Amino acid sequence: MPTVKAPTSDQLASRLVDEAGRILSTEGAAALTLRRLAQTVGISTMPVYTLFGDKQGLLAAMYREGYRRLGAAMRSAAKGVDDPLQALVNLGHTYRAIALANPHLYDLMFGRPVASFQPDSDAVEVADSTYRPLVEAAQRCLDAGQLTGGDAERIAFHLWSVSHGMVSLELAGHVHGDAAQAYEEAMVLSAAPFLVLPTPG
Amino acid sequence: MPTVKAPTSDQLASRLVDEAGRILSTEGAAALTLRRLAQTVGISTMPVYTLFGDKQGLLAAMYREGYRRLGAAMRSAAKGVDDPLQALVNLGHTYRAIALANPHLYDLMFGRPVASFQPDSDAVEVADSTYRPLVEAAQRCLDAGQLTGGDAERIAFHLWSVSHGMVSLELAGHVHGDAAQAYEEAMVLSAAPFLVLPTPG
DNA sequence: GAACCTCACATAACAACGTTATTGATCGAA
DNA sequence: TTCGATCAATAACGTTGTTATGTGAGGTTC
Repeated sequence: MPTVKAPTSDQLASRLVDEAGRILSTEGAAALTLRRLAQTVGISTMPVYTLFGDKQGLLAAMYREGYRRLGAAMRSAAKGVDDPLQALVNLGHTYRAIALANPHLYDLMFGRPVASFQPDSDAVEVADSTYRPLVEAAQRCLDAGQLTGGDAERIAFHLWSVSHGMVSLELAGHVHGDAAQAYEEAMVLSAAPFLVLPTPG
Repeated sequence: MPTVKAPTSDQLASRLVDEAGRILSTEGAAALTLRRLAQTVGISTMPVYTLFGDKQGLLAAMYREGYRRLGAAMRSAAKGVDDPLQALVNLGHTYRAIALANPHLYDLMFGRPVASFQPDSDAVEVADSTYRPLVEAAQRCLDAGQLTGGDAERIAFHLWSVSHGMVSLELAGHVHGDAAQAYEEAMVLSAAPFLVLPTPG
């Protein structure tokens, strides 16, 4: 039940979250032990408990940090793109790219890779705000008349679930052939029900 | 590297897989320890090693059994349904129902919940054959003129990825409101690009 | 300025885990 | 019957998360 420590310790806390994420991304969940983490950072295992309470607390901090970075990447992927539909496509590509770059961290965020880790509802709420850029892009498409047939929230959620489904299947080894192309096709199909065809002439 | 034992041991092997699945489904990955499993069955931990080699071998057997049951449920969900489109809907509902009934087993099959478990390519191939009924139902829809615009394989894969994405998000707590209705809507949207509208008159 | 309190860290110990070595029992073949 | 092999129970080993026990530094109070 650890509350966040004094400001002076924030540096060590973020250092630990950072290094733990690096271990998780490069060597997987089995390699992420507290002794290993402590040794890498050059401390004992105790500070992890004073800062995060237990290993679950550390994982929760990694969960939040992962979503924070995903959210930042999503926002920057849509920023400054004039064509709303292009922004939507960029968001989809960014989502997959980040997931493939950090598969184990993605598992931590969207699955439950480490035994019995369960984020609290606050963390899930923060996580859900991550796809806000997707909603905004969908709204821009609606405003520009490029999409129709639903509100932005609903459209964005559907696009997200399709992207997530494809990435999840790809990481589990269930996508054969050109996964990038399959993802592209899935994006097109997921948007198809809402697409407004260009008027002839 | 354990080869399957003599036929006389098959009973114990399936008993172990069965009980392990029960523990995993009811108490999660953290509760599934070899000591606990052995105690529940009333043996020592050794038979697990002679039968499955190690814990990964047991998990691999559970993985295969999980897909075997999922495949059986999928086949029976489509069997004897006259309307091909209805069969497709039934398959979607069955998929979600099974996943929600055994969330941890579903994680084992479609994610990597237990540290560093990785099914071999044979197992993944068996797993992929699970959605064969989906391909057949899609083919029937194409033959009946209810769907168009793609081959059965591609359509089935897209429907699967959408179902999987929705179920995965729901299990991770990212679906708010009526999850069943959201799933229904996602199924409709995923099929929409291929749907043939009834001819007027 | 000195005694004290507090708090964070290192060290060491504990229970539980997967795994392996050792030992004993059981069963089929010669 | 006797020998051999095989499998399981027991116990032990190394590692994990976690907790108890010291220990030392920094701020507070008299």
